[in-house]
This record gives sequence, structure tokens and C-alpha cells, in this order.
Amino acid sequence: MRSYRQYCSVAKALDVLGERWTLLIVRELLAQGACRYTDLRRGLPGIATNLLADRLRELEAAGIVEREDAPPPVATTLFRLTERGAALEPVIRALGRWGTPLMRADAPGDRFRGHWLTLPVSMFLADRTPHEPSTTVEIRAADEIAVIEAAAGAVTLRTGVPSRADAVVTTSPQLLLSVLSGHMGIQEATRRGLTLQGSRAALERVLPEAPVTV
Amino acid sequence: MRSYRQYCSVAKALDVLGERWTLLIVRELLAQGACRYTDLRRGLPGIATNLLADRLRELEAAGIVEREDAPPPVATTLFRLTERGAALEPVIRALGRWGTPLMRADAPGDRFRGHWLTLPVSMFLADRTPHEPSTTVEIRAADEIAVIEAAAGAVTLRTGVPSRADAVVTTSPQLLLSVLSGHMGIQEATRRGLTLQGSRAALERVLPEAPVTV
DNA sequence: CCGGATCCGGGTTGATACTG
DNA sequence: CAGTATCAACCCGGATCCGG
Repeated sequence: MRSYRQYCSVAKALDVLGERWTLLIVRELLAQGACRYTDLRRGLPGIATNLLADRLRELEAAGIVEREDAPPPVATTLFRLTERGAALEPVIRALGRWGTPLMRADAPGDRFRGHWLTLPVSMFLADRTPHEPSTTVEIRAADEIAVIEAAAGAVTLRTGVPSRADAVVTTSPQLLLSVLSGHMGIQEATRRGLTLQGSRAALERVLPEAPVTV
Repeated sequence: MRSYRQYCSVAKALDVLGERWTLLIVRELLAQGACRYTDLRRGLPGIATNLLADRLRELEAAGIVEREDAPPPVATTLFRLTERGAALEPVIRALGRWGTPLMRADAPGDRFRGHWLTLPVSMFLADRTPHEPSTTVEIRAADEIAVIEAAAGAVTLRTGVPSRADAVVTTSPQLLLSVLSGHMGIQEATRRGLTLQGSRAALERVLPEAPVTV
């Protein structure tokens, strides 16, 4: 392991986390939970498979990741964060918060994954009518499908197609983030290409009332 | 600039901050404030001068650092964080907090600088007797000299020799951190080689009552 | 399909020397 | 003081291959 050799806790943290891809692997395990090697590759478009294998070994040696040979019917290796690894959530959140303004720039070639919405959803959204029955909004952006659920004061995100949705939003990732962060109204977003089917109220239930400043 | 090309705020942040040395340069500018190229080099032992020049250019292009040609009598270039750069403090603090447990491991070859104590001081120490007149403790560790001042409920660190000190602590960086974090008592530290001259109460005024868990 | 290992070309890093 | 220039070594990304 290459080290900065500085007796400073920031440098020590970066000795372990500072290499390329390492913190993004942690992001994946925070957003997806325990998952397979192949799921990690899907969530890290652009990574070379040898680098993913290397990093997972290093993270395991550092006590951040543990691997588990899942029994049948899964019959595969699962990678999960240890407690020490889960303690990196504040680091990932701080980075994501700081990086949020960079999301407004146009980025044509960027890849997108639905579960990356986990962090923005937790930062921007809230259940504004906690006493009403739960509602779900299906999100379709860049061929990814996810579901935002509002229930009893909590807003959660999960990936995959819901069995039932009160509303379906189809849009680009950029427009979606503008709307979720409250910087663009639904009406304006619709003019720019977002489509909303079903209950508009189900979407408005979770949106911020004013643009969220991060 | 190499990019992950992922439409995710964490990846966007790491596009800008993820290269080797970049976040340590930010740490330096947070801890030292505006400073000269040479001061940065002193605070970043191990960095190659061409890398420092490269990173400063990149940070300037990203709007994180700005350079200012200071007028006489300074007559030199000063580097300082922009507002956007100062907004990285939560990132540095989160990394430093997570990295703190790594400081207990023995690290024989590590370099140390007095101003790196800024973060631990703000995390661990508090003025336990805010109504008493201010006191200062001179810290001598690994040929670096710094001063911890307790005044009116606030604890601050500065580097350099104080004009007057109520106490003088001479020790190794490791022992010092153990004491400041409350994991080792003064008595035990003294047995292990720490020396305390002057007012023991001046040191105890700022120490935590119990080991700080981070 | 899963979880990698291996090989290779090119880019990045780090040490040293040097300069206006 | 604030950097450039140079160069060897290393790391990264892409492609390919391989044992379960």
C-alpha cells in the first residue's frame, strides 16, 4: 500500500481510500447494500475488472469490506461493508453534497444508474403529508427504472419496476435532478421534455417547496 | 482532467478532488489559511514540486483555489481557498474523523507538522472552565512547536513559539494524540516519556474527561 | 453467467536537477 | 521564491482469456 507517510488522520484516511475507484466502490456498497461482483461492475461503469478485484482485496485487508460465500439458492460471493466501512457514510455524504452543484453542468457522455439517486433522494426529498396513505412514484430515466416511495413521513428509493405506481415520471437524469432539488418546477420540466403520467400530487408530496441549497 | 463520466455527485466531486495530493492541499489551506508555495511544500512533506504546481493549477481552474500577488512587504504569491474551496471543510473533517482510529497504529517513518493538530484540537478539546482567564499550553513534538490557547470557552491552536506559556508539553506526536483524545491520562503519558513543565491545570482545562469516541 | 487473472500500451507519478 | 525539465518507475484502462 502506498502511503503519504504523514502523521495526520486525513492523510491516513486517504492512504486507505485515496486511490482511484476506492470511494466509488464504497458508494456502491452503501447504495446497493451487499451485492455480487457483477452488481458492483454494473454500478461502476468504466472500471476495469482487474482494478475492481484489486480494490476489493485492498478494502478487505483494510477491514472496510467483507466477503461472504452466500449459500444456495444464491450460491455466489457477496460483498458487504463492515461496520468500519459503513462508518464512511458521512464521508460519502459530504462529498456528494459538495459535488451537487457540479450536476447542473451538461455532461453528454455520462453514464447513469438508478440507485445513484439514493443520496439525492435522502438529501432533497421529504414526506410533506406524512399522515396520508403511502404513495409510489415510478422514475424512468436513461433506461433505468426506480421507485420513490413516501410512507409515514419517510421517503425511500428502491430500484426495479414497482407492482403499482401512483405516478410515472419519464425524463433525463439532468431534468430529474433539477426537479428533485427544487430548482425547476414540474411545469417547466414538462415543457423541457419530462413526462408525468398519473397523480401529480404523488410527486409533489415529496418535492421540496423551495430550491435546496447544498 | 480525467473523469469517471458518471452522472453522480460523488463521482463528480472525485473527478475534481480524487487525484493524489489534491485533498491534502485543501487540508493545508484550511489549516494554514492563505499561504505561499513554500509553506505548502513544508506542510506537504513528500510531494514533488511539479505535482504541487500541477495540482494548484487544477484547483485554480476548478474554482477551489485562487492566487493573489501579495503587495509589499510580502511581495510574493499567496494561495488561498475560494468560498467554494472553503466549503470542502466538511469533507476534510469527515475524512479526518474516520481516519482518527488509524492514528493509534505505530508509524515510525511518518512526518509530522504542528498545524496538523488543528483538526484534532477542534474535535477533541473544549474549554472546561470558560470563565477563567485565558491560558496557553506550549506543545513541542517532533521538532514542531505549537500553542493551544483556551479563552472564554474556545480552544484554538496556532503554530510558533508563544511569548508566554502556562505549561509546556514535550512529547511524541503519538503520545500527544493519545492524551488529547482522552485515551491516555497525563500520568500514564508521563511514564511513557511525555514531560510536562508548568501548570498541569492549564493542560487539564482543555482535555476531555473521557476518551473521545469518533 | 460468475469471479476473476493476464498481458500490454499509454498516462501519471515521483525524484532530481535546474532556472528566472 | 516559485516553479520547469527530464526521465524512470509505476499505475490505469482495455482487451482477452479462463476455471468453476
